[in-house]
Amino acid sequence: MPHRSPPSKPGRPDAGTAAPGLVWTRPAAQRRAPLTREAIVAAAIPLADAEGLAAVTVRRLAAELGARPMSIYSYARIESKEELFDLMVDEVCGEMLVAGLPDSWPQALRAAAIRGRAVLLKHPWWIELIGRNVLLGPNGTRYREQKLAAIHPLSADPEIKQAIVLAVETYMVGQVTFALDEQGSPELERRSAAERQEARQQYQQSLIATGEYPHLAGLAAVTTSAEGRDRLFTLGLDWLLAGIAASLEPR
Amino acid sequence: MPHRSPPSKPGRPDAGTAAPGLVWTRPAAQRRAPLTREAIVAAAIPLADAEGLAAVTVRRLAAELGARPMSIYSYARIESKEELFDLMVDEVCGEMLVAGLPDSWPQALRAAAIRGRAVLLKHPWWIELIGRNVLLGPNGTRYREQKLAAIHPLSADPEIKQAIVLAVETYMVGQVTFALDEQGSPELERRSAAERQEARQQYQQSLIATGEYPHLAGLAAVTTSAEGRDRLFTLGLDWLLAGIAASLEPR
DNA sequence: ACCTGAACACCGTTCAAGT
DNA sequence: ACCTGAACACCGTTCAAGT
Repeated sequence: MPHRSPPSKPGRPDAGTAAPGLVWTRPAAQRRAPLTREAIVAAAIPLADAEGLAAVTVRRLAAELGARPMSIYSYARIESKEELFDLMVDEVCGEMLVAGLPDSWPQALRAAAIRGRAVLLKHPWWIELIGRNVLLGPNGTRYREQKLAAIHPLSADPEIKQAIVLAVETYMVGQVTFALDEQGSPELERRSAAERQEARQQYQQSLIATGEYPHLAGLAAVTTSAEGRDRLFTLGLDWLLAGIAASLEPR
Repeated sequence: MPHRSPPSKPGRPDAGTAAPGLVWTRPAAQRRAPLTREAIVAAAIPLADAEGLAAVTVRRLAAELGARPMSIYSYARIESKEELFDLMVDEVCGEMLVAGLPDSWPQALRAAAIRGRAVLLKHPWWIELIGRNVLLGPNGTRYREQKLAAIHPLSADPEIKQAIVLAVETYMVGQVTFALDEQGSPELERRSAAERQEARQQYQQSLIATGEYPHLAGLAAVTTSAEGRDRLFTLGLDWLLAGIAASLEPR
């Protein structure tokens, strides 16, 4: 009877890594960090940054942390994956906070918006999630509080103040939404980002060629470089801030 | 030997509906509409409206249309589900088009933004998708063209014109993003929308109670009724438009 | 050639069994 | 009580087989 190896049961492969060499050369299965909510969120964010939100899988995350899938739920104290997303969103909100805002309120709002945009461009999935039903966490609340503090000196109705903060936030988020849409996400499509960009460009040209979009045709020359997009962003932001300031001036 | 019914093979149940009564009472399995791309998109949109994007499943859609899953791919001529989403997004862009825009360019941009917002509030999933890498389709392009046409009389650099249209679009999309976030999506969570709203309210109160958010505390009284949100939207929109107009005026 | 059933390689989450 | 392996009920999509 030939020697047959027994059916290889998985048997705690610890993140699935095969163990080469002698036992002595291998350190005991020691988790790099104790599995905490912070560690889980901290692992999920770069994963989403690099491979898109779809890559953030309970199973994948567990493997990355040398744990079993269901441990994610236990240790992060989440009831569903959506709650993990809530945590990730708030973590990025924390990154958006600015240390020393200028005293001038328009300058302060401007700085906050520019900072927020820079952070969100690094975490494209944030925009995707904010479209869902994300609960406003402590950092998100802090971010809003910070802007309210900046316009506190203004003498205006609470409703007006709320409108000001909302308008600036809203403009920033909208700009990032469109910017990401143009730049494309790193979702590792079947087509690469470059190919997709190329296909899009070509399709736009074909639409313009129909003659149905005469005004768009005149714009086709306008570049959409990174600097160009930065400029478009601040142009609109300054219009908005100027409009706010003008409405507050006594006539 | 007892009479045993043969193992019930599925056998083309046509959308899975059991067939009651005699054959004569049942019309022959006649598809309500021939399976076309339009029919598929037209079925997907109300499904997403009512039950959220997650409910739009190839299998579910097929069942709804009395077809088999893979037929969706064949008949809609899509290579992936993401392409179906692209089609849905563009369909809604078509809904956003306004028939007769006012001659005054600020009025025209205002009307387009208000219309766009109203449409998007009815299709909450649009915001979720636009955060992804959606290709700009014919209707989306038409929507942009329409606004470019509205500001055509202005004498300004092409870049400025692009910035104007982008700023208004951006503001509108950002506002809808936040509005939906507050109103909550119909995703049929484990908690109902009302419960979620309640929990959120309570959590906000607890944050304010810490005393860490003094400026937010002053705002807590501001209602977030539908009319209130409409007002906040137009307030900011008019600031933006005023800022644009002011920057174009010769000094 | 076009269409499609069954199969594949995944998901998030439940739940009963472990400690 | 807390943790987790196996199982469940799904996914989107591949692919070979049908017509």
